[in-house]
Amino acid sequence: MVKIKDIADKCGLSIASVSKALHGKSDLNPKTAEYIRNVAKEMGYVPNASARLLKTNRSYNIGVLFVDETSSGLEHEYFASMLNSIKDESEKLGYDITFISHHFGMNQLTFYEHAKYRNVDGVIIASVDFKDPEVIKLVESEIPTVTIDYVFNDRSSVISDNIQGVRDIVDYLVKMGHRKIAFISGDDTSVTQKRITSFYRACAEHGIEVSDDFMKKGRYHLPQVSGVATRELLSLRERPTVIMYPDDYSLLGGVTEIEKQGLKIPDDISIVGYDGIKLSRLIRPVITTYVQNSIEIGIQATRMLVDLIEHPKTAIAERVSVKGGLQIGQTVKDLNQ
Amino acid sequence: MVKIKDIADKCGLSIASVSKALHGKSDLNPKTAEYIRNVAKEMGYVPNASARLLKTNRSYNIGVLFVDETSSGLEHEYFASMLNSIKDESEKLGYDITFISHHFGMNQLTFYEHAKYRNVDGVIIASVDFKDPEVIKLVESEIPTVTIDYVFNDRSSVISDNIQGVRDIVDYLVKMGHRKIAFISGDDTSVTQKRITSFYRACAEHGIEVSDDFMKKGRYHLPQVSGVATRELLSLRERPTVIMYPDDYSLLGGVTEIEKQGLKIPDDISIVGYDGIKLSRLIRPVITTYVQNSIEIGIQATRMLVDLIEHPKTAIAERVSVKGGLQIGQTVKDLNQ
DNA sequence: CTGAAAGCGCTAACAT
DNA sequence: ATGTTAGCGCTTTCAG
Repeated sequence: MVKIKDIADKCGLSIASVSKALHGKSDLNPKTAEYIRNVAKEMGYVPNASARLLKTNRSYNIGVLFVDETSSGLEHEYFASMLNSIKDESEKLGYDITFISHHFGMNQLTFYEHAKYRNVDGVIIASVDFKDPEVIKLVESEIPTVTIDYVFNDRSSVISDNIQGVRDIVDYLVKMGHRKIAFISGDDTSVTQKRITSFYRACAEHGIEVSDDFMKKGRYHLPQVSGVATRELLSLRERPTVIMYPDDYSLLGGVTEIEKQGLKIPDDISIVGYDGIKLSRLIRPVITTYVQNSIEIGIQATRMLVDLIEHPKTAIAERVSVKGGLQIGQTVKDLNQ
Repeated sequence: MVKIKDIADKCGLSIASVSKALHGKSDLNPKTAEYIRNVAKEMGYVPNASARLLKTNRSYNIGVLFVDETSSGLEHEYFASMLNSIKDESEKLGYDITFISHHFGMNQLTFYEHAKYRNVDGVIIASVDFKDPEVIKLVESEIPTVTIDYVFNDRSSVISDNIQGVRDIVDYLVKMGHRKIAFISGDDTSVTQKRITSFYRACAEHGIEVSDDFMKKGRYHLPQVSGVATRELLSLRERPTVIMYPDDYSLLGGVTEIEKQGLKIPDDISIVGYDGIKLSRLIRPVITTYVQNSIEIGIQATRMLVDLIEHPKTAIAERVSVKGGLQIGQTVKDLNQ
């Protein structure tokens, strides 16, 4: 492994000069600097991030907290795509990413400890139980953080606009003549609460009163659970004309159940998803759903974090809301006709 | 940040003793050691991976090379799931993972340079262009590597058994009475070549001679491309009775085309996928496909790499082949009836 | 059983 | 314009 000393020896200069040349410092003869840089390149010099970190306290490493609760973490397209964009944007900005976990190597570290252990410059927190004391400790620590889809006081966050998303869906459904709208919610998180609240509010604005029978507790990404909820909804004396699902994936469980009962989508019952996964456009019928802009969310979160890291003085806690868009597919019947 | 020195001061001992206690070295009074460890815990001590690395040359960090060629890297379930298992297994073994990339921060590093920069102990290489000189340089370097789905001479590798996979599919199709089998291949990689070879061989064994018209070049994960190939196949004077697709996802492009032509699956035409993504089981009809064991592949690769890292003397280049299994869905018609 | 000291590769303040 | 030097936090050899 070639190090600064090697270059210095070869050039007959001091390591200080080499370091300066490598960083383009101005107090060095441009010719010398140029020369040094050439030699360095020739020798295949690569700086040692860890050694530098020790001096500068900057790792150029971003921690990503991404807990795989339902063991579907990365298989949930919303998160996979978000992670991908976090990774891409980080790389562009000169950072690598490290997954923060409980790291079983050393006798179990907390998230905060793991972050310290790896000296990450900051952490992006997504898809975790935000009530977890460990998460709270991390957020309240000196380490800069940006949370996704959850807001901590005085901390930066990026949230997908669930309020607007649900409202857009309801508005669309009403426009299509639906007033008996059933809502299957996901796991009890703040995102879910926002969606539920937005649902009630949007319905109220349209003068629709929501029957409790139409509100079902479901789970994200679990088709079976949506299937059960669907069965219950279909067995009501007064059926809904449309069912809103927690996400596109779990919606498929509903589809299975609906078809099992010999019903046709959307003729007998309309359905709506959430997320806008790629597959929602590939399968037939194309799913009517709200497309979350997961890529933009990842980019925003990364930029905000890097800003926080690189300008600790001037950067302030920001809250960004990222809008998505309604995808009109073929799963909602127009009742006006 | 509490460091060893702080603990030493508090205990009135030397940093050497503290270090020893923390590592459970035997040449220290057990009581003293115990005491030190308690103080360390109390003070919330977390070791500094970078400082340690500088001394030991071990980062407990595994590089993952995962190039997002089709920009679908993580959205390709086969890879997402594999990455997930690499991550999980690494954590269990006490390693973190770092994505190896061109790291735009410093004036563009090569993969090898990035690996050195981050001092990774080893690299798992998956989903890249294995002909890329940069990849070859990395593989031929002193850094331990394990490749997935590609074999380098004298290097460890884990491969999904594509030979067997295709053979199993063909055997099944023949059993179902099919002899006019069309094959849409994926991007030109060694995996694809294996599958094609296996396809020809399996057909030959069943006395089927494959018409060139039935062999189409397609792309992985691009439904549109499969759609086009499907159209061509359907327009043949002598149509195949079944079409094999590069993967489950791209198969959906075929489905779209087939339905557009007013044909029914599997009554008018049978189809088979590859991968066995979760969705293949959720949509109707359930896709007949070969389920790759991506989780096992990730686990094996990680274990092999760690073995290589921790036992450089005794570990030897190994080649592991991971079997999958046929998923019999509802997309292949039984022609025997 | 415990401690002193060297040094991993690098940066940066401070000479010269 | 260039060089000296003191650590960053840690491990580890060698003394005591």
